[in-house]
Amino acid sequence: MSEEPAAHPAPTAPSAPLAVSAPPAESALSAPPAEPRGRRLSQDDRRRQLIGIGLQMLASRPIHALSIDAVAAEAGISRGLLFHYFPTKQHYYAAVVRAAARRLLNAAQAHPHVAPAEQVRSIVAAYVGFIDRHLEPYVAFFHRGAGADADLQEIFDNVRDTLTDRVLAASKLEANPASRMTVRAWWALVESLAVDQATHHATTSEALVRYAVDVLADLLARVDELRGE
Amino acid sequence: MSEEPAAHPAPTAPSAPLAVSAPPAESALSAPPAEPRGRRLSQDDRRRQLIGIGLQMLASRPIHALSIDAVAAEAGISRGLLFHYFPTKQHYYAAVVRAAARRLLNAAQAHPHVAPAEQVRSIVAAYVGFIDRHLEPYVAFFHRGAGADADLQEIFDNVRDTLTDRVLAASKLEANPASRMTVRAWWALVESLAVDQATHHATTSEALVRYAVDVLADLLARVDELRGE
DNA sequence: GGCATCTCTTGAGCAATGCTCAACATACCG
DNA sequence: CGGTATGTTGAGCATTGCTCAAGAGATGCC
Repeated sequence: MSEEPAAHPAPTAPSAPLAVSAPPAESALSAPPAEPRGRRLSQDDRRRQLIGIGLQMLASRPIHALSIDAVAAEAGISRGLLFHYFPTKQHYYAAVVRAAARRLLNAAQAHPHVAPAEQVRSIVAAYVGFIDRHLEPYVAFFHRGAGADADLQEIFDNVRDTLTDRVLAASKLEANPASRMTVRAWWALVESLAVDQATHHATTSEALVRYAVDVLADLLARVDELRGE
Repeated sequence: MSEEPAAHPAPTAPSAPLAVSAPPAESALSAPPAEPRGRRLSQDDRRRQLIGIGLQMLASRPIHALSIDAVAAEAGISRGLLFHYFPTKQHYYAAVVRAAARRLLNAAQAHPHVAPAEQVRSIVAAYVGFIDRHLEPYVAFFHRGAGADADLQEIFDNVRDTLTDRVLAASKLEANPASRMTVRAWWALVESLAVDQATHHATTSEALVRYAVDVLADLLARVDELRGE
């Protein structure tokens, strides 16, 4: 959880101060700017650059279709250097997915100073909006990306758990196993709805968010039924 | 959808007629018997054998951790032969996942001659039971397995769509976009619950199934809220 | 039986690629 | 200006996905 492309591009590029050129500064799953192949970056900047390239190149293709060579070429560095920063291709991929996860979690934050119901609604709205705006990379990183090892699984679990915690906290519910299980499952439902919506636009985002929130209430109203009996 | 390990082992093995030796014949995601490295099998039998090996070896490790060499060695054949049956490692993997999907769909069938509510209940119970009995391979093939290309995506979509169709048919509902979207999302919820349950055993299967069925009713009762408005 | 043919099977070999490592170069510091 | 730290390179190794021409076992026909 220590590496991630920051909002600013590498400091060695004096002409690219804070925002990207073409698209207006949008904190997305897609990508930071391309680096003029300057050399001798600091550890942090190099990591950021490489992870940024990963976010970019892996948004549209699965990990097995991306070679270390391609990343190195895009970054203007040698293959070897990539292994200096990431001991393994899997580690590199995990770092990229971790960055994507952080962006997602960053987008779906709670507003601490509003009523509980409104907090949940805003989290869901942000989450749904994020998927709507970044469908392809979202699917690439969080569905298709599952392919690998325990590291990845841990990242996904962490995202789900964090979102679940936020909803539980926002709705002032006690966090017992049954309610956690319920909210986690509800997030799976919301995700499915959001991906469907982003794909087919069968309804409005507002209707979908309201539906999701109401459904959560239904689910929690039945939570005793789930527990033992 | 044409290749799949059948119930019977390869015919060239005269001492293994129909059921596996150690575990009683259980239609699972796990594995058919190991083949004595006889030679010269028929196309169908060889495919079945190879897919069976895949079901076995991929139940516990991701695809990138399994080499064609390992499969060939396990089957007692040369690397080259595997590419005679599957033009690509991805094709091989897709065939294995397809076999796993078929087993899952086979397990979660509707009983056509009972009341609608009971039909839905039995489908869900079978699905939940399947995950409970085969958690590791289920996760390996249907979560972790997502990693690859469009072929895989198509298989998963097909599973979801088929399950959705069955539930819609069993509950005598009209299949409009909103109801399909709802039922698909509900399946995502059920899957999450089932995986959680298989992992932590926080409640009983019966309670979980009843909960799932009741929740579906809640969801469908709200479906107008989802549509336009 | 002998020959032809079909199909399953092999194994050498190529190219791509993940990964290692010793050497190099550039920045910083005294 | 020399020394040290560290970012960087590129040759090279082993693995592995994949190709291909040739071999071997079965089957059919005379």
